[in-house]
Amino acid sequence: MDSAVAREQALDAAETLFYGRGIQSVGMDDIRGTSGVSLKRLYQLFPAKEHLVVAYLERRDIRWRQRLAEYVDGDVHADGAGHAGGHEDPRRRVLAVFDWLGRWFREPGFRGCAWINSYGELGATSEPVAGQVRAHKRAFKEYLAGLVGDAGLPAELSEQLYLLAEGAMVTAAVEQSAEPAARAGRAARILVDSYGATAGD
Amino acid sequence: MDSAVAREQALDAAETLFYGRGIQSVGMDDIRGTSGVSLKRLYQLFPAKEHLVVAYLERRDIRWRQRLAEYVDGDVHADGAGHAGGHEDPRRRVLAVFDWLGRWFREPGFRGCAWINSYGELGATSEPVAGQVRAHKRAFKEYLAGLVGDAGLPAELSEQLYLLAEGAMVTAAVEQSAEPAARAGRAARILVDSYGATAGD
DNA sequence: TCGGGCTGAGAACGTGCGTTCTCCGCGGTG
DNA sequence: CACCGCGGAGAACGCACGTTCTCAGCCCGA
Repeated sequence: MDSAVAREQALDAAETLFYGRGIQSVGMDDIRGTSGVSLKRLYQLFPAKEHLVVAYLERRDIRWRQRLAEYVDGDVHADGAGHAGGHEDPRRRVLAVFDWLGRWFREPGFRGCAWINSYGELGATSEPVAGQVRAHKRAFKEYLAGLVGDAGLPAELSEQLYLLAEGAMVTAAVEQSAEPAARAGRAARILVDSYGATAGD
Repeated sequence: MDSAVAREQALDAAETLFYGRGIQSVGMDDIRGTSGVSLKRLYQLFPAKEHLVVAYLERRDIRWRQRLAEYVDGDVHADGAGHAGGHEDPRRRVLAVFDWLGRWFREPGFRGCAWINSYGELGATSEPVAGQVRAHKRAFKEYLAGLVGDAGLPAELSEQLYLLAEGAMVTAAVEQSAEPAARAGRAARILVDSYGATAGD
């Protein structure tokens, strides 16, 4: 009954390989080799490669948003001076998103946003994958909107910050640099201050 | 001696098909069918599919930047009230980039940024393609930097506007909407005004 | 101990596709 | 008119890969 275990192992392999090399260049046999899960079992768990791709994106979405939220909530900290309670100032919480992007970009093996990459690769040919990408982006955007709303700032700002974040992800991938996160953060601060001056909380 | 013609026809087909359906899902035979150029000739002109992909990105890069520059220079106008001379105020020229993005997003068949899509698809497996993407993005960024510099505004602003533009492209693709261009333009205006107030020309 | 169903290993199958080869007609030179 | 080389059409080749099948081993109940 370790089919739950096999599933996780398959998804671990899928995540490593799909994210690292792209989806189309990874064969089901590679998944089997990396995961140790036999082809037969793989096809029991995921009736087609596309299902595995969708499941990979789904699981990554949950974890990605969780890690972001944990950082914003201040549960995780390692930036020099440790401050105890985490981010409580609602505007600081908004800007913390960009700090977290910088951490993400610096992780070894960072190769851009898995959803943007998948969309470029399969958005035109696989509706389920395109749907998964849209769902993830919508969720991220709504999370941002929540943070911005909590700070008493308008929805328009949250949309603009979203664009900055997306631009930073793409650029960090193409330039293979974490710098775009900091630049986006500085731009975000200007926008927040600008909106905050007219409609502060 | 119409091998120049054959080359253009091949590139026309490549652009239509690669951009519309993604690169990997288009076969050389599709290129042949659409272009009317025989396989033999195709392989004379482009010794491998990868060469065709690179040539497609190269030609599109030139045209894309040309169309952008033409719009910014004010040679092309159709937005309600026609004004004669084009964009001469250097700050207006900067913001015109975002107007142009909106026009681009609204073109029939728009499917996002060809380079970002290609990067997601082949960035991990094809160094020539990845290089082409980096070259295009660098050129766009430098163009923006020129506009910003001409307006007497700092380089940091240009980097931030670049991130907004990239975010708008990705988001317009995923959401299949032209709205991100306008949003990015409004954010850009705030940033320009912000930098312009402290270091205006 | 016997038998049946599940599992893993891996062969096999079918297809798609990048690339090359074959064949045939045609246009220009002695 | 004979010859030669080039171009087009498309068959052929080789390989990769998604998916399925075969077969042998093993765990379980009677």
